[in-house]
Amino acid sequence: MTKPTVKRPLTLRDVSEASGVSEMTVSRVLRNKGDVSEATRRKVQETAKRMGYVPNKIAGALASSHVNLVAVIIPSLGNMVFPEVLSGISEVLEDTVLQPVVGVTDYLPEKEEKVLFEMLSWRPAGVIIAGIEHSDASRAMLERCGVPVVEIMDVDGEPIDACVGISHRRAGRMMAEEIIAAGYSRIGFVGTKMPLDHRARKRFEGFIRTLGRAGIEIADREFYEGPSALNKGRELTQRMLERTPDLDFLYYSNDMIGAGGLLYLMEQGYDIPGRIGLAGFNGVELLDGLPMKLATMDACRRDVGRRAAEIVANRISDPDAEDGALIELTPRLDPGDTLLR
Amino acid sequence: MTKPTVKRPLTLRDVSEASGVSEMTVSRVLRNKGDVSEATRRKVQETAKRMGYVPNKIAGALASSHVNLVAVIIPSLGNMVFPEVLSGISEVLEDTVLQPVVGVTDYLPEKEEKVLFEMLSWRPAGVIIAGIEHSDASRAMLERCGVPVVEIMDVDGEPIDACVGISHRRAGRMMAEEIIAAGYSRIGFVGTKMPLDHRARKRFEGFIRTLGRAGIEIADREFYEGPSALNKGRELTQRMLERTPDLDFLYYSNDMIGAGGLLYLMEQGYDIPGRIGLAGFNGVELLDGLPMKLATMDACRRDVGRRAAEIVANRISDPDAEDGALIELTPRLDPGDTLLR
DNA sequence: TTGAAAGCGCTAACAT
DNA sequence: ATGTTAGCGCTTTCAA
Repeated sequence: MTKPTVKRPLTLRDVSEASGVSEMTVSRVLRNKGDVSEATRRKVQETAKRMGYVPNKIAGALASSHVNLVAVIIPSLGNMVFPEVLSGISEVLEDTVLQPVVGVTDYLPEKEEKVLFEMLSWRPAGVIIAGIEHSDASRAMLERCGVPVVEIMDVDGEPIDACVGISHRRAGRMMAEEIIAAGYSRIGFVGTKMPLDHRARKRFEGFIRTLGRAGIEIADREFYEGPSALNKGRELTQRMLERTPDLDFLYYSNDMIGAGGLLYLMEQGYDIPGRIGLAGFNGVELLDGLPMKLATMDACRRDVGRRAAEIVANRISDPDAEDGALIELTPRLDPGDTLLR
Repeated sequence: MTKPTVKRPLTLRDVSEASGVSEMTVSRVLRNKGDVSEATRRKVQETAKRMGYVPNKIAGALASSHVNLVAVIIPSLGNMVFPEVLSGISEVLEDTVLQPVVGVTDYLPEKEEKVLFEMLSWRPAGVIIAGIEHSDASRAMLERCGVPVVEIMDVDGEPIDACVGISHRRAGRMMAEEIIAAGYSRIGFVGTKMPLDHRARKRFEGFIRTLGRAGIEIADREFYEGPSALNKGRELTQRMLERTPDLDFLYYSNDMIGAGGLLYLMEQGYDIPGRIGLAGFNGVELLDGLPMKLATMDACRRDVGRRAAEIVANRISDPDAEDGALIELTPRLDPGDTLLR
């Protein structure tokens, strides 16, 4: 082996010496900045490539105080919805110099605080963060971080800066209206434990409030913790119907448990949507292909990601545009096959 | 509003001046390094907190040439399997000072190269990368980056450094053996287009080779691109059975399309696993709860993540341990309800 | 226990 | 078109 053991990573100086060009010019070539003669450019590029030089962005960022990273903070990756938001963000950022860096909070405010602190300490050029409720410390960090902040996926509250999402209260209300209009009246709810998930809570609130206005009270409810798997939907549905057999509608806080419930009820021979109607939330496309299409509501996830990334990108390229955008998207209700029309 | 507009982020010097303690001592307090009197420590901590100081890790990293980041490079986040690997990694790293930073390649070698280059330019303390096949440029970067590299999820090949995963060839073989032992003989395969996904390809290779040794040739096959949704599984299954009606087994390259096929075949009234057997791959727990449990094989995803993170963490804390670990985990075959025994 | 000086590897701002 | 100088905000090292 002639390959020299690389103890120390290569520096610009190494490339400079190897190519006989000043550090500054090497730097210019590697960043396509400033005027460099074609000959020099080629020589430097060839040398850098041959040596396997990887620039040190830490030094670059410190010197220029420019970082091309956008901090993206979300509660979870196991949920299917967040990866979709991320795709939206990536799609847009791919046409820019910016790069997303993801942090995960597990729905825990303390972890959000920690993750935020860590990410901000790398001085990102912007922040996209899920949700609009944050601890005081988190809010304070976001307010003073000095870069664009976009809160996403929820607009019910006081945004710090820009905000893109849907109103989950409204989503709950819309679903309730549809269910009432369809003539259901003994309605049950299955969802995640609320304190952890503000958006699910708001949907629930909008939902029961609208039912209440129509003189209907939730007939039963069931909350769970942990992952939203098909089995969980089955179990909870079974438990609820054993306890409250006359339910004629079940509203699930997401499509996965809704799908579990659907499969269970079909097996039990329930007439859907006649004897009992069902609805979920999120519009998860991967689940298209169930025996019946579950009624659901699209949370505009990819769109939310795209719009948020656009705001960040625009603000970064034009810092004067302190617009403080608030974009409320409108969820689309899809009655599928499990909600009478 | 008395809140001063923060144009410039706070520096150590600001905290130093505000607290009347030298920069150096402030630095010591904030990193819990070196001896600082209790009084000074408290004063500094209080000041820093009150001012909302967020340390600049860019400067810190440049000065110390220590970065607590571990680059984690995976093909996709939409696949369910990779988030699980990430959980395994996070679990382990949470007990250390290290933090994972995720990059996504979309199964494209060119993008892997780009992502790897970007990440290495931040000088991470370690790299965890999915797969064992990389472009020459990527291999070169990994070889000379000077930090621990763990390739994960596949052991069939030549690892650069450490490696944790299963043998997908063996997984394909095991499934074939099980299917043959169960007496199936007209076997079809449904999977992603191979050039993109080496692990699926290897499972396929191990599968057909083992069938071949038993004198069985694949009766039909169907390849697809794009996301693995239930609907895709339905379509491909239907197409294949219309073309080759006498198939008595279908091997799917993942559980999601397998589930779609299962639902379709149940609807069509097929006797499963008598008339036709089915198997998927991955052991996706979220799908437990289907009308029948799909036969599958667990890829030890969480475990792979944990082991990889452990290797990286150990190597970083003890750089002498140049062990070059190669850990082959054994996938567990779960016959579920869709494979005769 | 604390502080002062030097420099991490790069780039902005000026030369030339 | 190319080179020189002076930092970026921290930490290391050494001195007090």
